[in-house]
Amino acid sequence: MPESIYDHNQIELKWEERWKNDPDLYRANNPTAKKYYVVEMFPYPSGRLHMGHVRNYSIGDALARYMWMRGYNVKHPIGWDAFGLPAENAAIKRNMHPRDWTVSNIAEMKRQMHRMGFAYDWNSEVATCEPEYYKWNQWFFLKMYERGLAYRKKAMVNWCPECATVLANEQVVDGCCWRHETTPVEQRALEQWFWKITAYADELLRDIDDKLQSGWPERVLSMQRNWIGRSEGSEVDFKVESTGEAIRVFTTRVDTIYGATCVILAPEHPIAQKLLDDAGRAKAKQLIDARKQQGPGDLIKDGAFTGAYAINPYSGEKVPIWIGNFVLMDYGTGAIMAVPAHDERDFDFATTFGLEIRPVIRALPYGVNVKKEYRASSGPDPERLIVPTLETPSKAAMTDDGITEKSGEFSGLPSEEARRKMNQFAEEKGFGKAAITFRIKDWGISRQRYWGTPIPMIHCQKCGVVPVPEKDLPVELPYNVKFTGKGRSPLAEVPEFMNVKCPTCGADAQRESDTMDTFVDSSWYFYRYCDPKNNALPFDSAAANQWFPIDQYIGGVTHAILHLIYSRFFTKVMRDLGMITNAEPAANLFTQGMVLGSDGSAMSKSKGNVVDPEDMVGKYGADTCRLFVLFANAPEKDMPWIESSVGGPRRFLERVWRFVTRNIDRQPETPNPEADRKALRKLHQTIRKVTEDFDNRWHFNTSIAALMELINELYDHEAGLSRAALDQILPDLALLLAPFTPFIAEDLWEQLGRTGPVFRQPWPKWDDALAQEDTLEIPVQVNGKLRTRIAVPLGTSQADLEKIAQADPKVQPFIEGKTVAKVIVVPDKLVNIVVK
RNA sequence: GGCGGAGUGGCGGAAUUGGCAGACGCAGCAGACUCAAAAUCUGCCGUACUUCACUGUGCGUGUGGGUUCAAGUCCCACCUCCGCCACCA
Repeated sequence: MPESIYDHNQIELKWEERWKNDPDLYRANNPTAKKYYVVEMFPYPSGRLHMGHVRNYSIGDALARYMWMRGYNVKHPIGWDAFGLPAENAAIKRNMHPRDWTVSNIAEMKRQMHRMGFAYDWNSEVATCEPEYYKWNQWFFLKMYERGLAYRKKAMVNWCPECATVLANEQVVDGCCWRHETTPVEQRALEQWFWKITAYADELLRDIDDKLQSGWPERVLSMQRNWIGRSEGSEVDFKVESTGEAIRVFTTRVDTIYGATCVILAPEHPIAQKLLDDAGRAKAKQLIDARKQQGPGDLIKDGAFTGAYAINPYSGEKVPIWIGNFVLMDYGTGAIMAVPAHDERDFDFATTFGLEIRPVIRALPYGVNVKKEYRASSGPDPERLIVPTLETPSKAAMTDDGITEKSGEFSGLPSEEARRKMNQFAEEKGFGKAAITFRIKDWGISRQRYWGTPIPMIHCQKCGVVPVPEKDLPVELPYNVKFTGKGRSPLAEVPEFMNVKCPTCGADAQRESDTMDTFVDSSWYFYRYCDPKNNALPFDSAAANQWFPIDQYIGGVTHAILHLIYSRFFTKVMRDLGMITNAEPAANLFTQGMVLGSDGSAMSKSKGNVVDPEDMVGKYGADTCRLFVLFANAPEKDMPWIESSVGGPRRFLERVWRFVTRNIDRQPETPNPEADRKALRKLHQTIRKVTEDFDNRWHFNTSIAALMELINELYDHEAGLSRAALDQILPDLALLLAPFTPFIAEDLWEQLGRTGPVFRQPWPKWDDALAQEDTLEIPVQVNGKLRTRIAVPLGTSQADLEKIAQADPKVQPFIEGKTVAKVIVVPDKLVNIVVK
């Protein structure tokens, strides 16, 4: 009888067809043991799955299926964030309306998700481009506006001359447009809407350490800390000598203020503009323009003396006021004090312009019994040892903390203590205080594009900016829009949309023509999953509180400082609106690694190194494809794409298929208890291994390796297996494969005469007694070097192990004529004989 | 420059709590089957030396030190790569 062939196409298409007709297949229904899994899904701009998506979803899918089998009620929904600039650009390119393009895009994505056998709850599906969804973006906008968290101001925005359009900050890569990598982005001033994420900066930072620490990867937390960029320091007023006007500077090193030899203002600084003469203002303009063109990396220090002086409030000393191109107007106060002896940048500036370099901090040598951060050097290397000194630095600034000197009444203090005392002093005298500065800026959400949520605001000649009344939501996007791709908001060209009556006075007025950043949509989509059809509210609070926070969020690290900060911000706003009780969206975050192309960089269309999952599925099958992306390495690591390795997982599935199908009805002629015992032992060891991997660390590559070992062992003992053993092994094999390869697992399950979706079956249990090896190979070392292995029964006593090991003929030559000083015995693990 | 992560065979990687380094797979080599090939099955597969003996010894997890009976794993210093931030005061 010929062996049955593993024909993936036949199997997978059969099950795809059956699953497609069951919208409730993956619906959660047990309200007690619940888990909420969300796999981040951003399918634009290509409208097709790529290998990154496949890997991402294979991970989430394996976890959800395992949790189902463990009896949990898993909510595992899906959303479509097909909005935004990429959708609009793709649609323009295809000469389609974005909305039509997106509808076909989503349909295609769904088809591919089905084809890959991914499980999700269709009943919770959300598409952010639908008015039913984006209505609530507008609702949130109004709530933000009411609470003073939304405001409008003129600001500099990024402009790509090639695209002729505005770009979001996140779409600027190394100063260039993300779509035109050699075209530098220009700055233009435009009226923009902002959301006040800075109001939550402190809490966003605090909760990183409080609430997220254990459940989020350190990599992401560190990026968010960087991004928020909290700086503790001081604000100090230097008064302009001639006018008495205060120049407020921000510094983290107020302990060095007696070494300040000038004050430097950003060229844009209003006080600088007042102090400068015409020539000086021209110079300032030149500095500003030069900075716009040059990348910040290669900026050469430049500046000019204003001709005015300011008074150091601590020392009473008179110092010159300069402008400098390296001082930024939009960080801190736009003004600094320069301490060339103790700051690299100030040192450069001072050497360029011949300013005084005056040391006021004595460095501490390594080895002094002070906190590490006070030391001048952290290593024992004598070359690097900095001798305590107050010499004027000639090559570089001494930027470490130390002991203050020549600092009036604050001399002789460790830097930290000096900062504390000096802050206190400034506050008492009223010329300064301790201050905290954040790097994070308010979130500019205006986009001059068509394909986004219209901002629900109306501009009235008489009343100014007026919000659209809540009852008039949603403000829908008009359909009859002409696309020029020229960067003016297309909405502004549609009179039916733009012309409206003022809700306050009834006069003719104009709608806001900007739309919202699409990161608004993705900031809260996972809340809508709980209640996707709600017409009265974004979602029902009770439903959200039942599921939130998300037990497990799975996504790429690329969104660490964008989506993952925005959604944390949104969660806090919603909590303050009384909509939810959780302060953080997700208790646990898992960031899967990227799939890397042959050149080692991330797979992307522009690099031409993409692999189409459709091709892979056609050639090897969806199961093989999924197994391959999970088997390559641990899922949090980047996966190098080496297609020649696909054969391994494919061969493995063929071996599984052959083993199960040819043993379904086989009546063994020569059953052998020894074969049964060995096979069952391996089975139970494998169940244990796979279960522990799922429970503890999600290293699916080692789980799959264990399954491969199992099938290898089963082949070795196949002839001797009894019917009873086979009846235990075959179904368990199907169950163990179910999280990774749902099609083949489901089909084998059916062939074994069982019914019901395989992922609804209980996960197999292992028996420690059956998994236990009866003899152990214990390594014997002499002085830590492996000399032999001895076979002993499990649980052999320490004394016996010691005796057997020393008597071993392979060990003898190494201990002969020497004194055995000590014998280390780790029962059931190892023996180490120490000789002299 | 600051912060975070990583460095193990020809390749992807394993070693979960300090306890046999290289599981599992790819590629490669040899053999069986075959007219032949594919597929399948079996064996070998870090490195140097050694042996008639599939025997044995040494070396080996980026580098240099250290702790320990024992280190890929812990400590100190350094090198390299990746990511994020960056004239952020």
